[in-house]
Amino acid sequence: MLTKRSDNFSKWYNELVSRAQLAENSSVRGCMVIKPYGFSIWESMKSELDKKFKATGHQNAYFPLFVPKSLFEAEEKNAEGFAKECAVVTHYRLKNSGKEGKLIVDPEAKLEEELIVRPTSEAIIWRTYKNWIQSYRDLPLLINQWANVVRWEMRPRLFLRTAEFLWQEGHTAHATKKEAQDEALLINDLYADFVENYMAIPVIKGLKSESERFAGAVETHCIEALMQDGKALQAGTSHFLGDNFAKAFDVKFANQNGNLEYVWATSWGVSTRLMGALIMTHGDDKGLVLPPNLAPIQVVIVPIFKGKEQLEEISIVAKKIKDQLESKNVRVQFDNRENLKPGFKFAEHEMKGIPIRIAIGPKDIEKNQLELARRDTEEKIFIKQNFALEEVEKILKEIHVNLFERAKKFLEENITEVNSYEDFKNTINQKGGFVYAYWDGTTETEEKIKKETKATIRCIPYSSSTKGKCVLTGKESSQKVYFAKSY
RNA sequence: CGGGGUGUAGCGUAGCCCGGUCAUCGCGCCUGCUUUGGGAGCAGGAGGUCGCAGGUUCGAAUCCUGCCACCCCGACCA
Repeated sequence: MLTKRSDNFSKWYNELVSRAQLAENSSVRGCMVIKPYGFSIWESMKSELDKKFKATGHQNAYFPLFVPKSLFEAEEKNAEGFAKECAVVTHYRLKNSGKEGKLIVDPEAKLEEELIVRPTSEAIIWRTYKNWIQSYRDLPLLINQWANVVRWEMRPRLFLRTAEFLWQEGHTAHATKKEAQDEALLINDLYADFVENYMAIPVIKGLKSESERFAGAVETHCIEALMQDGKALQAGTSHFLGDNFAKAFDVKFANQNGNLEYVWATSWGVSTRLMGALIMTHGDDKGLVLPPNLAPIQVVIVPIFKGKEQLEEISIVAKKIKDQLESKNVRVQFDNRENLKPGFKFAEHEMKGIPIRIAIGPKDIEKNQLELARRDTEEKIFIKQNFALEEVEKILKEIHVNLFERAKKFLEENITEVNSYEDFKNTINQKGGFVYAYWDGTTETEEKIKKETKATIRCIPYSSSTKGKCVLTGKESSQKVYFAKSY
């Protein structure tokens, strides 16, 4: 049993990650090992996202891990934003130190130019696009890559912030500003759709404030989710980069009139951080809770038996049900491990978040029934074996809806509208969650609020047309925005 | 980089103040038998340079010095 509420949330989180066999800290500073089960969940997310990217005309490609420093610094704001967290390759060889097989960096092998291990790939990609783009016929260029990146974070946290992480990054080039802006918006909507309908995590969509914006971007769209401890988590971002990178890397195209123009750019990404969102949104004291769409295993069948003969008898029924479910693309595992008691298996599958468990024992064989337990509500029902497929399909759908609605209710209950700074501070400190308040639009105000409350502007919603007074300064404001403490 | 803390078996730990059958216990692992409708029981077994390097001492997990690593709180973090 984990203890989410009474104990502290981060302890619960770490323990869940470890006990559900998702990942562990590695011996390499700030890095983690993603274990097979955790990785299978990530692969499930990947494949769904990949489908969506391809359905919207994007293609996958791969670019180098190393970015020469001169390229990296070409777009100044971007370089500045990442400068403090870069791993840098300075040498290309080791040599024997003369002491008992110890190696040292060979000072003779110093690189002429240092290589930055990519914290993001804009630079290397735009250097490449310079060669790929000549004519309007080459546009739009819609590329995505699945890769690892390295950001030398001070304090790592499993899935949420690790020195190395896995992600996808899209980088597109367009002939017009409007088209690029539409792309950034399209992708943000795609992310929201994925996170809500595949992961059952409700999000708030909108724009980042200037200070929270991606380094080098003109506009940053984002989706923000709310975790069960009341902190916000940035689940995905999509940037309109204007012509900043085109200018920095001199990427021009000939338009239909033969005139040269700079291209317009976007970039966007989601990472293994989504695993953290998944855990902290749906998890409970028994472990992970997986939304059915995403679950690598949707149904696990546990036989309850004494001796080989009984197991064999039950196996026949179990396999029949398994085949039946699999013929309708339900992902099923038959857990026929011997020497493990059913209770142990139940607990293990609950820890791993498998949506539906079917138990079949001798009594069920007699009555032609089975026991079906759902992970989200912990309800157990007995049904006739004939109805297994029908029930499973129905309940899988119900679980998704239930998880989403439950999380959405939590999100809504934890959005607090405030009109005074007193209420603002009290809400942030005591209740947590999002605080929805007027903001005068200045970075100074944002800074001051951050300093005093640790809350930042997570998101400026698209539709905030009403007028009011800034919660801090009292100045006229036409922007009502979401503040929260965040991961 | 500041402030605090911790390093003992795969994991979690006792012992340290007060040096001497102290290397403890739990989980896990291996073997065997019995178990199997909510995390099994019994019996036996394997596994440790007590973070590293010095020093004090007849004797160091324990005291001293230096180093290293990790954790927490800050700072940092699209």
